Parts: sequence; C-alpha cells; structure tokens
Amino acid sequence: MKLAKTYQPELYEADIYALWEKSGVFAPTEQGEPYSLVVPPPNANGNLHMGHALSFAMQDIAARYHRLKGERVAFIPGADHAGFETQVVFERELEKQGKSRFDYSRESLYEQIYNFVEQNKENFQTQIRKLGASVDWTSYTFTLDDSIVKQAYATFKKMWDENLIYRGERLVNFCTKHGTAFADIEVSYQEEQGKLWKIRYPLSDGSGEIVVATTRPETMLGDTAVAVHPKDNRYVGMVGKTIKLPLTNREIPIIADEYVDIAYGTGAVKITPAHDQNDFEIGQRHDLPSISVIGFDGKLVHSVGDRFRGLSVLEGRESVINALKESGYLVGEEELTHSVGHCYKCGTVIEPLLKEQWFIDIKPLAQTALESIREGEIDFLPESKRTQLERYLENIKDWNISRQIVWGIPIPAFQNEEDPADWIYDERVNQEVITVNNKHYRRDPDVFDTWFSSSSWPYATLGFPDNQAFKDFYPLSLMESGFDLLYPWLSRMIMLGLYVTGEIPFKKVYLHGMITDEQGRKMSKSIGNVTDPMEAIAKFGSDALRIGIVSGQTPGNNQPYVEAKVIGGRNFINKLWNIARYLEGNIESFEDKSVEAYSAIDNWILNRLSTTRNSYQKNMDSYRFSEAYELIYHFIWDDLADWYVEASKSEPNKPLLVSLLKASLVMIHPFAPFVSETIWQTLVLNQDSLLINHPLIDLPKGDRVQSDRFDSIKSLILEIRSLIKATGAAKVKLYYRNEPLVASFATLINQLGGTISVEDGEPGQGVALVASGFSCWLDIDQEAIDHYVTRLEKLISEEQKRTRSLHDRLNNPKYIEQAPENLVSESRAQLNESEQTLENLLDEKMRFSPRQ
RNA sequence: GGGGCUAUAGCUCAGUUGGCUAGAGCGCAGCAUUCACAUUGCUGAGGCCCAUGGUUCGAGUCCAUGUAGCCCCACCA
Repeated sequence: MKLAKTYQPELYEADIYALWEKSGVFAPTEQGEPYSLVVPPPNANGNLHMGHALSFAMQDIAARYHRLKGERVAFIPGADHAGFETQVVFERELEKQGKSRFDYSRESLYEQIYNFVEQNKENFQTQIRKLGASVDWTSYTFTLDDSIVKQAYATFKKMWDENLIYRGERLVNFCTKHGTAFADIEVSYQEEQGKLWKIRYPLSDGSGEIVVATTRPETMLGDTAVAVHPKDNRYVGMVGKTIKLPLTNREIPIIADEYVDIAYGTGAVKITPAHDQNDFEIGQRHDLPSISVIGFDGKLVHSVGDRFRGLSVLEGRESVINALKESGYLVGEEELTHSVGHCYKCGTVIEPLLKEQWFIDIKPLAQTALESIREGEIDFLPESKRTQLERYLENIKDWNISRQIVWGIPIPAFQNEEDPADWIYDERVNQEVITVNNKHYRRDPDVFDTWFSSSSWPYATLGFPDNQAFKDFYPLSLMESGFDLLYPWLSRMIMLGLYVTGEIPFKKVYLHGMITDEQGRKMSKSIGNVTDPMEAIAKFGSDALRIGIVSGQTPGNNQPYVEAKVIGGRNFINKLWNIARYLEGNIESFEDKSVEAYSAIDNWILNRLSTTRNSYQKNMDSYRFSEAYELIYHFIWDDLADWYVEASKSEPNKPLLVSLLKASLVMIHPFAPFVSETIWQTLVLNQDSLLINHPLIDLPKGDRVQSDRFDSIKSLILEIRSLIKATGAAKVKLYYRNEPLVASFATLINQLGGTISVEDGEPGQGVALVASGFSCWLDIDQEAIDHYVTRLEKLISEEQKRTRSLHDRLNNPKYIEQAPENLVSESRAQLNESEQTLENLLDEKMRFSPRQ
C-alpha cells in the first residue's frame, strides 16, 4: 500500500504545493470565462494571523472552484509595505539597540527598513504557501514596486491637475510620540474619566464676566475668542465686547455662533482654533487667528513670563490650573466622562495640531462611488454593508494623505524655497532640491498615506491602462476582506477605481467578520488568547484548518476559532483518506472506464451524487461555501463510506467506485486541496493529470425505481438496527413473507442490520417491523418484548401527532385552495402513509396487549 | 443622537425566494470492535427557534413594538 494508515499532512503538503507551483497551474489559462481576485495585501513584514487564514481560505476556495469550472482564474498575491505599521515595528527594533529613528538620515533609515522587510518577506510568503493559497506567484506585487509607485503618482497627478489635491493648514490628528499625522479614521477613541473646569473670563470693560467650561485648560493660552449662542439671553448683550484673557491678559472677542449648545456647561465656550476641530471651524467662520500652544513634540510652546513653556500637556494643564487658582479665576471643577482620541499603535493621546498637509477633495469621488453603489453595480455580502458604506460616503470628510514618516512613497511635490505658496508636481523625488525655471524647489519630506497607494490595488496590480491582464480581468470578480476594512480600504478602492478607470474595481464584495476566541473575545496578545494559524496547521494540517474555519462561516458575522471544528475537519479528511485506502486495496486499475449501474444501490448512489453535485454548484456559485461543504461532507461520509462502500463490499462495482471517488475528490478539492491532490497523485488516477485543474465530474443519473428500492431497504435496515438497540435483544433472526425485495437483499440486510440471519418465515413469529412497511419480523427474546411495547407506544404517539397535524392541514379549505397543488397532493400522500403506519402500529400493539 | 448586526440543542453555529417531522459539528448516554478508518461504527437523549402583536392557508424565516448583547459613526466646551 502506498497510502499510510492515517493521513499525515506534514508528509505531503509541501511537496504537493511545490508540484502545483512548478506545473504552472496557478497562472490563468488561455481559455475560459475570466475570474479574478486580488489578495488584500498582508503586511510584508508581519506574520499571518487567523483572519488572514480565513481570508485566504475563502479566496482560495473561490479560485479553485472556478478553476474546476474551467474558468481562467487570475488570483493575484501581494504584500503591503504598511508604512506606519512597519516603521513602528522597526523603531522598536532600534529602541532595543538603544537607538532612535532620529539618529539616522531619511535615506539611511529607508534603506534599513527596506532590508528589514526584505529579510522578513520570505517568512510570510512561506505562510501563504502553507495555507495552500493557489495564488499566481508570477504576478506577485509589492506596494513599493515601481509599477505601483507610478500608479500612485499618476493618480496624484490627475487629481493635482483637476484641482482635487490641495495643501492646507488644517488641524491634523498628531501622535507626538511617533511624530506623524493620521487620517480621522485611524484615530481610536476611548471613553475616559476627565474633569470639566470652569474658568472666569472677565470682560475688558469691567462690566462683568463670562464663565467658560473646558476639559483642556492648558489650551486657553491659545484662545482667540469666546463663543456663545446668538439666542442665549444670558449673553446677548455681551456679543461684540472683548474679554481680558486670564494669565496672558490678551484681549479676545465674544462672538455668537450657532454651534454653541445653550444647555451644555455654562453655555459659553472658549475658542482655540489651533487645538480643537470645532474651534478651528468656528475660527474660519469668524476669521479668528490661530495660536498654537502645543508643539509637535507634545510640549507647550507658549509661555507667560517664564512659566509653561517646555512642559508636557499634562504638566501644563496642572500648571495652568494652579495659576488660575492662585489668581482666583478657577470657579469650579466637576468630573465627566468623555471620549479621547488615541494613537491606535501606542496609545498616546492624539493632539489636534495645526499643520500643512496634502488633502484630497474627496466629495466628488464619493459622489460617483455612491451612485454606483446605489445602482447596485457592486454586490455586497452581507447586503447590509452596502447601507453602511452609503452612510459613510454621504458624510465623508477630506482625506489627509501626508504622513511624516520615511517608510512609504515620497510625495512628488516640491516647494519654492523663496515662495512657500508655490508648489509644483515633480517625480524627481530622489533629489532633495530641483531647479525649475531658475527657481529652487525643495522636496516635500512627507510620504503618502499607505491607503492611498493600496487603494489603487485592483487596477494597479493588473497594469492599468495598457496591460492585457487589465483588459481581461478588470473589474475583479471578487474582493474578499474583513469588514473592518470597509471604510479605510474598500470605500477608497471604489472611489479611486471609478475615478481612475471609470469603472467599479470589483463586482462582488464578500466581507468576513473578525475571528475571536471561543468566548467571543477579540484575539489579543495581552489576553494571551491568540491562536497562530501556523501552529494549527502543524497540529492538524492545512486542510483541517481550512475546513474548521470555513464551516459555519457566514458573511459579516464574527466567528470564534473553535479547535473542535478543526479536529472535525481532520477526522473527515482521514475518513476520505481511508475510503481511498479501501479502494487502493481492492481495486487494480484506476483508469477511467465507462460507468454502469448494475444494482439498486449503484443507482441510488448515482442519484445521491447527482443531487449533491447540483446543490453543491448552486451553493458554491453564491458563495455559500459552508453549505456546499456540508453537502459533500455528508455525501462522502454518510452516503459513500457508510452505505455505498459497505453495501458494495460483497460485489463491488469497481469502475463506479473509482468514478465516485474521483467525483468526490474534485468537489472536495477547494476545501481540502492537499489531501485530495495527494490521493489523486498517489493512486495515479491518471498519469500527468493534476486534480487542481480537473473539470467537475458528472456521472449519469441512476434509475429512479431502482434507487427508491434501495432507499426502502435502507430504511428497513435502520429500523432493524434501531429495534435491536431499543429492545436490547441479541442474536436475532429476521423473517419475511412475500417480500421479494427483502429476499433479494437478504445478505445485505443481514450484514448491515446486525441480525444473524434473514430468511423466509411464517407470519406471526416475533415482532413486526411496521415503520418501514415490509412484512418482516424479528424473533426477539421474551425479555425484550417489554422494551418493544414501550417503543411501540412512543412510535404510536408520534405517529398520532403527525396524522392529526396532517388532518388539520387538509381540513383547512383555504390550504386546499391557496397552497400550491404539489404541496397539497404531497400532504395527502403523507396522510395516507401516516394513517397506514399508525394502523399497523396499533395492530401490532394489540397483539402484545390485547386487553388495552 | 444616527446607522448596522445578533438572539435557534449543553457549547459553537447553519437554516437560499415563507412550505409541512428545525439541522450540523463538538459534547453527553449506551452498545460494538480481528473489516479502509478509534482521527472508527451503531443507537439514542437533548429545542415554547428571546418576548408580544400583526400579515398569511402556512412564520425560525416577512412586518411592528419591546427586551438583551455587540459593532460602527457623530457629539462630548
């Protein structure tokens, strides 16, 4: 035997993957309907987590299935430079060596990170192979590849020319530890306990005062107004007057703005345009100056006398409070809960700081995207994500694409050294200073937000606009991703795709939920509940992991990682393996031969296959992979292994067995690629052939009458088994009378039913098998009769219930009138059958307890 | 405040456009075991499908309200 007793994945997986890769089957074929999907690029520097495993599994199932259907599948892998993420990891490495990013020049740092990523790149590529992902490695793309950079520049240029790019001094979300700004959606907000201080602001003319409430007293040094609501009677006479700002004695105006909530706090708000988004907007409306109090290092830059400057924000806050207390301006403080933005990486409080940045005027792009989405050009699974995306796009804000890090694509913009307002687009980013028209321009030191380049992924990887791949495979057939990327990535791919190519980037979006631990908690290093997919593969095999995470999977819902399901997958794989072993030991030739059905069970299994095959395809086509898997699982385990193989042991129909195995292997292949290909290769089912690109197999349908005969024999066998177990009888004989079907299946019934013999006999012997409707008797011993009667009573009560409910249904004239005819006639047939069974059961009971 | 999701067996979850006796895996109970497979086979127990109301011949499925839990966005002076 070539097949070992149990399937040991570690012996085969690497070789099988290498075989596929070497034979070039991952690349698209020349013929067939195009089917395309591009992998959401994982961080080139990281390890794959369970979410990646799920995502790759879903995509690979789709890709493999469409290959089996004979389509030309483009399944494109890639990696993301993950700008900020990676730089943070690298900075941690530097920290360990007692160094910091500021010890190196920009160029040197870039090079070091580049090498760092290169070294680790192989790691994650190996992991993708271990997952069995059938990606076309020849089209592998990295987000810093020249082609991608060129795309990013082309897109930026197009926006620049069309005035969709602007540079503005805006409030940006700044992490003072990492020294970079973030987009709004990258800020992570947390509820926190804080304090609301009330501060007295005296009017300059001495006619009174206004009390303002604030959670950030340190920013008062940069106040440039106090705002009240125009309809607030308390302050209506003060609007237009000025206030003498405590501590600095600067005079600032009292303004009226609808933004102020009369009911909140004191109804008066200090306005600090340099450190608060709403204040900034009010400042713009009222033409207020902005005074920065906090620097990019998170230290106060403002001083009163020699106080405050150089203090951290928190120290400054305390210091300002003390100063206000000393001078009697602080009139109250209370506790409050508010949400505070943090750096999603290091937890540092995000400071809104004024900074010149590049922005994309995103509204026109969002509008186009909205129209496409509303018109249903993209299918969403689950559908509810469409609505969510629409809401997001309706309220979208301009996109800050500048990042103050080195690990990324340099922004191709240069600033006139003499005229700061004069910016030009130029791609000579490897030069710090360029000369154009005798003027010197200095390169913007910033790089693009990683999402800016990765949002071009669908068309950039395919080589927009001229590559054949783009023409053949755009828009993509499928985009599979975690739902957490709906806003940061999916929305932007749709916007940029439409903007650049004029077409949606993908036709279908499948969004999976997050993988949690078994208690539904997020996997996190600090809780210690993380399961590494590579460990799971080492323990149970790649196929088992795939089955474990895909079965029961539905779009949009979080799912726990349940090891028992992976074990279930492993067990199933072993079952499949052992079916193959059985065939290996009993069949001489695995060549294709024409299939003929001789027996009732041959016809039965062919019908089971055909039914399974149809539903399988329906479910696979609609991305209901879990349903499809369950179908094959039951076909292979229950129908094929437990019934067909068992029943055919005495007289095996060998060509049919071979065909059934082949058909099963093809269908299960997307779910269990390694074991199915291993069996295919080991049994040399066909020299030179690979399972991975074998077409789905259709066998002839079985004869209905023949097939039904086996179904009734099967239910007889089930009844025998059940009865023997229920009565506890041992060594029982089955008798039948005038039952040619039973007679012809006598050997099989005896073998599978667990009797000691099946023979023609006199009616009245033993107890009757009424449920399956044959005139058969089991000669159970006397002690077992009591159990038998109990069981009969249970069956009778169940059957009565059923008869009653069928009666009720058919006695309802509206049901007869309005329900479809086939349902009504089906109900009638069921009632007949049920009444017959009930009668038999009652008769049988009378025989044993006639007095009742 | 706005939007979205979830509630089905002890656990984790399926359940296509409403259709008749609601499924799976694991777990549990019992029985078996020289057979391709103990990563096994066989039998079985276990469910007011969150609640109430509605639509319908018919509701786990559709609608409304409520309860409980979760997520996202906005606000938070």
